[in-house]
Amino acid sequence: MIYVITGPTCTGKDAFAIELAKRLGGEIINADAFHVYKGLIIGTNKPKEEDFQGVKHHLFDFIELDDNYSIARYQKDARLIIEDLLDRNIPIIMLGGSGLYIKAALFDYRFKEEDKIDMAIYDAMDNKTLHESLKAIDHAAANNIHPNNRRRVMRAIQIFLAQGIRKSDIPILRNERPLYECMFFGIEFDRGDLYLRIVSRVTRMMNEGLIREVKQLSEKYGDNQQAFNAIGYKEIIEHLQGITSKEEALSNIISNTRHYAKRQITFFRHQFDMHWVKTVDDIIRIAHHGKTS
RNA sequence: GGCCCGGUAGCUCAGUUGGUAGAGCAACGGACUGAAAAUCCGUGUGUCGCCGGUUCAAUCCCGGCUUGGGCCA
Repeated sequence: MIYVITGPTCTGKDAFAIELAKRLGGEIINADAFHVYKGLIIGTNKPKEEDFQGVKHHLFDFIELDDNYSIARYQKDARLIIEDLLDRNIPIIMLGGSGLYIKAALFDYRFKEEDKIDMAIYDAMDNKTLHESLKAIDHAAANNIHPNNRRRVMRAIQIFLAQGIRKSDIPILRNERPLYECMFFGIEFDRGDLYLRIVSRVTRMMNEGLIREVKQLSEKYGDNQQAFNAIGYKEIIEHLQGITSKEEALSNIISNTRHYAKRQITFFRHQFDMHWVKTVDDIIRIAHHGKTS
């Protein structure tokens, strides 16, 4: 059985997952796209080893900061661990707010090996021309992707060039059940309360030395790492480059976190059969009920 | 006490030479298959401060009141 502990940022998922793991004798698989990276600590609110209380964490703090992790790699890594833990009958707690990572690991998402290709000519195109180019090779995909969504348009073209298939031909299995037996839990919060928690968390991060952490990392790795897409890092880098003041950086982090939480809520609402709970007892009760009914 | 400027969306403000109004931010809703803490899309009825007057018609013009700011006493 896989217990997925997810939901928006700043709701206290980590502590819930550790308590649940202890009570079930389970192990945790990280499903947070930025907790995989080494070195991102304060800004990602990464739980500390001493808080684990002996609970084993997988896929956590193991990728070099200048490496580029992806959902395809995560799927592969996560499934290996899932299979192993299932074989050994160990309850699995999948913990994290990265909805697409969870989706890719637990559902029938398909990724093929692909070659690196040079997208330079497409990079140079404006949004409209780029979208026209996609339309020429994959009409259906173009219809589904808004021309302004440059990243997705580009990716659809890349799929065609690197895999020789159209993006729209990849089987998308909607409303399909997960590949494993699993249940999805999130911690229930009033949205206003959540927004207040975000303000105090970000303020705390600043007091704990977020600027110092980002400064050290950017000096060591440069400013252009994929890992620095994380909220809390990109805004501080802007500040260190002199683009924004410290106060602006702080308020940018707060509003970006808020927007992110909102997007997560939308994603979970539609993608997973969520159970919103207030305590770990709720999880155990619901899971038990689900098994016996 | 006198003079001047303001009161329009949750916030900051546009605007209507009189025909009941719109930007940014915020908020809310949504999409999501190799960067996902990413990327993108959609949604604006608000006593236009209050009360009167003029007018076919007032958020706009006129008078009074109220309220905030500034200047002068």
